[in-house]
Amino acid sequence: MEPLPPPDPAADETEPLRVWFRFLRLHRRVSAAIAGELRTLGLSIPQFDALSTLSEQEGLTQQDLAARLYVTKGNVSGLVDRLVEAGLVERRASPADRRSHALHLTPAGLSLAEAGIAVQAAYVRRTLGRLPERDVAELDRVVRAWRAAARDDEESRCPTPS
Amino acid sequence: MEPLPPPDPAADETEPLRVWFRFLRLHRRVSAAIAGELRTLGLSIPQFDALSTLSEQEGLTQQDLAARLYVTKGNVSGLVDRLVEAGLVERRASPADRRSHALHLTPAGLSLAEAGIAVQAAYVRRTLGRLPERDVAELDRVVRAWRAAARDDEESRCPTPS
DNA sequence: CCGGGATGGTTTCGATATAAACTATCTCGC
DNA sequence: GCGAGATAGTTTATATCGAAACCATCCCGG
Repeated sequence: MEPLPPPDPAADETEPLRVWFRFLRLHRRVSAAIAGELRTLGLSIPQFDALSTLSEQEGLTQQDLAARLYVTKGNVSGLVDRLVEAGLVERRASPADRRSHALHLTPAGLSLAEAGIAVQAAYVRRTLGRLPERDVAELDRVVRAWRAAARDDEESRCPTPS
Repeated sequence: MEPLPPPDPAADETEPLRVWFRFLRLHRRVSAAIAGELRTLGLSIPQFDALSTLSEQEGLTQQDLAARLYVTKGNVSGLVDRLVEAGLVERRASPADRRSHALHLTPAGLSLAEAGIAVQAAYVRRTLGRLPERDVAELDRVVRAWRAAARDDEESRCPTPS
């Protein structure tokens, strides 16, 4: 049907857009695998992310948590509701500011967080960790470089040069 | 509380789990940037993914589309409803099987798909494409290797050797 | 002190997602 | 043919997400 300008037999397999597609598929695969393991603990990915963040730093406000999870405060509101309902998290009154809640893990929440961190780390170690150490370092290096390029792009678009 | 065997001052910055966290943050950043550009076209990421998939291969059934988007058929049901509502997609009766629908883009759907593909490709080219070609090739290589390791891991767990 | 703006949370609406139950249709073996 | 099981879509319930409107409280300048 289409002219298909150049026959382009093997195409440029490392054309950036194709690399992005592979990156996306890998993300889906790894996320799905980790989600499957967390599900055996009765946790979803967002719930685990919240617990794991709180296990590193307790007493966060919901805004703090929203910032660390890269989601809106409205979303955190419901997420925390369900974690409180499940007996994994407590909302404590904040002495300094009556508007905010200090979030704390219950003992059950802490042990679930630790179990989740362990299965996540185990999965990454037995897949990514199987590769030569040099490859892991290369991945890390290029991911950082891409991130820097993405940040530059954002800055060159929003006029926040101060 | 914990013994913390080695003091581990600077830690191993390329420890696989940390690399996975950076990978995740990069994914969020790039996805958010592309989502922002697609939003100016009035498209969400899932809607764009559906249009772009149909632009490569029209006449797919909803199951086909669900498989390509890595989502459930129940999800595609509502997604297609909204795209039909917006006049971007048509459900045509399938002659061979009265249960299934053949999905086709309308002219408006095709031109939106092409516009979306263009903004996505442009973003990737001006971020990832800024890096040395060798880095892009390295990223591609390691992503493929990780994917292969993830697949091996899945197979070593579900008994589908046959 | 007091009033206006900023900030922390909640709620609502709509989109996206899974799982599971359900309907309609197809297919295959007998 | 006919019935059992598979398959295509829909629907429902629940969780997750952003955006926006909203309330309570805080903070700061005058």
